Order: sequence, then structure tokens, then C-alpha cells
Amino acid sequence: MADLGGQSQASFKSGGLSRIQEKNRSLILEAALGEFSMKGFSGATVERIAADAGMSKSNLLYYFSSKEAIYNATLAHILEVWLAPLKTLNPDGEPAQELAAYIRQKIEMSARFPEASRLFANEVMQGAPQILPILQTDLKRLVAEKSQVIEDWIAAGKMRSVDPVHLIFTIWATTQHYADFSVQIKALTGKDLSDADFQAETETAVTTLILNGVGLSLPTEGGSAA
Amino acid sequence: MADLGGQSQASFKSGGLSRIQEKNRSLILEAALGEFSMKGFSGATVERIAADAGMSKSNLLYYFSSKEAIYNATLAHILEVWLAPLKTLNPDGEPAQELAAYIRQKIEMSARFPEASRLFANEVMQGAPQILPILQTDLKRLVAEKSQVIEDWIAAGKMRSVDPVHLIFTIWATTQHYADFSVQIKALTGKDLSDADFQAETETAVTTLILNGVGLSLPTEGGSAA
DNA sequence: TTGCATCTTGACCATTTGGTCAAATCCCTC
DNA sequence: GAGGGATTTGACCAAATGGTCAAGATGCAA
Repeated sequence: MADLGGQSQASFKSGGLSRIQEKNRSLILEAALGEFSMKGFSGATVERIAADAGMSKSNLLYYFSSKEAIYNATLAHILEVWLAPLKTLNPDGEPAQELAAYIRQKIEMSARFPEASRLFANEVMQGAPQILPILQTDLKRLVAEKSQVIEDWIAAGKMRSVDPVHLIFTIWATTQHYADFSVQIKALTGKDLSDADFQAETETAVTTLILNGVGLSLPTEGGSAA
Repeated sequence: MADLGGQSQASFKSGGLSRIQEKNRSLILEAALGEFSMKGFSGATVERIAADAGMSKSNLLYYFSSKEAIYNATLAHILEVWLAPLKTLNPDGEPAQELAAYIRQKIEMSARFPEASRLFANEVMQGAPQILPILQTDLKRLVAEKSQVIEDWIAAGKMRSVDPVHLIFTIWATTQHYADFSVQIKALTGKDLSDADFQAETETAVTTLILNGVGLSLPTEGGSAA
């Protein structure tokens, strides 16, 4: 995968990081995710991230050479896991099952890692200054590949003819919306994805709408009868 | 509507603003929208906004008492127009027509005012520090009202049973996604909503998917035959 | 034209903030 | 337990930035 920089400052033994480095880098990345996702790149301060990570600013800068380096590391850290679900779309599976599983995974991600979603959204909205190359190469390749899968399903008469790219965008948009706009959603409904019932309800609503939208439906799970 | 502050500094005659005030305020708000939507509240600088508006920082601060005041004014300025389309959902119309018209308007907004969309998204993602009260009152009321309209359509057997709130969220999510993530969309497809063809294609794809999703379809426009 | 309010600006200030550095402390190996 | 590298920190610095202020320029009514 096209890289973002990664390893930056502190020396390390041939194999990997020392015990202390391992722990501190992890603490920093966690704190950084919280700050960057909440305040954006400019709004977050190194001092605050350091405090959240339980160390001095100087020490943080011993592990990451600059604010931008922390930001890039954070982004790289979440990017892989964030795009992972799409990779699981299986060409040999049934469209309804596969799409439903994908949507479920994406909603699960929004529920468990809303900060990651917001960080990603923030980065892209600012013009993707750090990850544009990745979008243009790795992500583009992945989307093209999975679009072909959907095209094949359509060609095989397994689902209604839709533009695969717009379908993917729609799934991204809807699922990530529940993380990125959770404050608005909470203001309007009184709940958000941190509520298990609301998550289930959202999953049903979104899945049903999109599957119906492409002319599919999920077998009712209750009965074993066809 | 719950207010955000509005009028702040410069004196004004009984009726309204002077010619010069009118012009400068407008220039400032336009410049501010550009900066805030691109860099976020913290990332934007007063100096830069002033430069974009063609005046000195001092002069800008003559019209707006603080950076936050500019931000609030910008937000207030776009909020009304941003939420307007939902208000046009007509209880007496046909669901398919009404929803399609709403989606078309939202995509049109995303195409024409992507900065407004991003500014709004930014504000909400940061926890809606300025507009939370508005979301909790005005927007909540509006959503409740239009949800009832959809409920009524469902009760009348005019469309499939879906949760109206999730339907509204889905429409917001998909349509705004094309503005907020336009950089990503351009990286993946080579186009964005600034391309008229792509806008038309998007409108068709999204409308078709959502209408089908709720068990509706639009009469084919070409022929007069049923 | 004159007088006054409006408008505009450069100089300036206090604070915040990213980043440096040398000194101190900790941890591990031999 | 001594030596040396790894880790940690406070003091410090320079740049950026939001905001103030007094003085000057401009527009307008009488």
C-alpha cells in the first residue's frame, strides 16, 4: 500500500520497538485520534494530545518528530482498518448476503470507531492533503475491483442494474453519516449508534432500503421455511 | 427561528445597513465561507479572510467583533437556505414526485453550494458547538413534521413501510456526501458535481435507488403513455 | 466648502503554539 | 553496580494569530 511515512524518530532495535516505545506510541496514537477527530488538524494541540497520553509535550515530540507526523501516523493507523470491510465483498457469494454483510460491517465500524470516521471525513473534506495519493491509487483500484464484482452480479441477472460506484458511495455515505453526524442524530432522535437498539434499528433500516433499492431482499431469518 | 447573534458591531441607521456596510459584510461572509469550509474554524485565519474579502484585518474586525462572530454569522447565513428544501415536501403531493423533487433539490444544493455543505458538516462533526440549540428545536420540529407526512403516506398505502427518520437521514447522507467528499469522488471517478453530466447521473442513481428502496418509482418521462 | 460620522489602516500587544535543547533520570546489559 | 544508551522533562524560542487603538482617509449632508 502507498505509505504515509510511518516510523519517524526514536531509534529502534533491528526487529521492532522497545516495550516502552510500543506502549507510548500506542498511547499517543489513541490520544491523537481523540483530539484530531474532535478538533481537526489545526484545532488539535500537541500539548493537549500529550496530556491525554499522560506525558509531556517534549516527550511526545521524542516519539513523533512533528504534529504532522502524529497526524499522518494516526491516519495511516486507521486507514487500513477503515477500508477493510469492502475487501470482504465476495464475488462468489449472493449479492443480497454480501451487500448486507458489507453494510452491517460498515455500521459496526461507525458504532465502534466513530472518531476514526470523523478523522477520515475531516481529512477528505479539507482536500485530503495527506491521503490523496492513496485515494488515487489503492482505493481507486479497490473500488474498481469491487465495482466489477457488482457489474458481474448485474450481468448474471442477480440484481437490478445500478451504477456500482454510486451504490458504493451510497453505502459509504449512509453508514458513515451515523458516525460523523452523531451529534445531529442524537439531537433529533435522542439516540445514536452507542445505543445497541438504535444500532440494530439503523442496520435494518439502511440494509432494507439499499437492498430494496437494488432489487434484492434478505431471506427472513426467523423461519427455516422458504 | 432560534438565533445565532446576527448584528454585532458597526452602527446602522434605523432601517438597515449603509451601502458600504452592505457590500463589505457580504464580501466578508463570502470570504469566510470559503475559508471556514476549507480549513475549519481553527484552521481559518482572520487575516486570510480579510485578504480574500479585499480589506485589512482591522477593517474586518470593524464589521464583526471577533472571529467567532464571523463564524456564527456565516453559519446563520447558510443555515436557512440549507434546510429550506425539506420544507417543500408537500403532504398533498405524490410520494414519488415529492421525494424525487426533494432529492433533486438536495443534490442541486450540493452542486451549487458545496462549501456550505462542508461548513455545516464541519460544525456538526465538531459537536455543533454553535448550532446545537437550533438542531434541538427548529430542525427537530421540522423533521418531526415531515416524518409525519411520510408516516401518513405509508398509512395511506402509498409507499412501503420505512422509518421516516432513517429515510430522511439517508437522503441527507447520500446527497451531502457528494459535496463533502467531492475530493474523494473526484479521485475515484475523475469527476464531481461541478460536471453537469455527473450531476445528472448522480441524481438518477440516487433517486432511483432511494425510490426503489421505499417501493416507489417515477413515471418514465419520455412518453405520455402510461 | 465645511464639519462630522463613517470607514480604513498600520502599529502594536498578549497569548498560543509548534518545536529545540541541554540536563536529568530511568532502564538494561555486562 | 557501573556504564551507556534510552527516556523524560522544564526552560526557552520564534512564528502565528486574535484582537486593540489611535490616527488618518473618505463619504456625505447642509
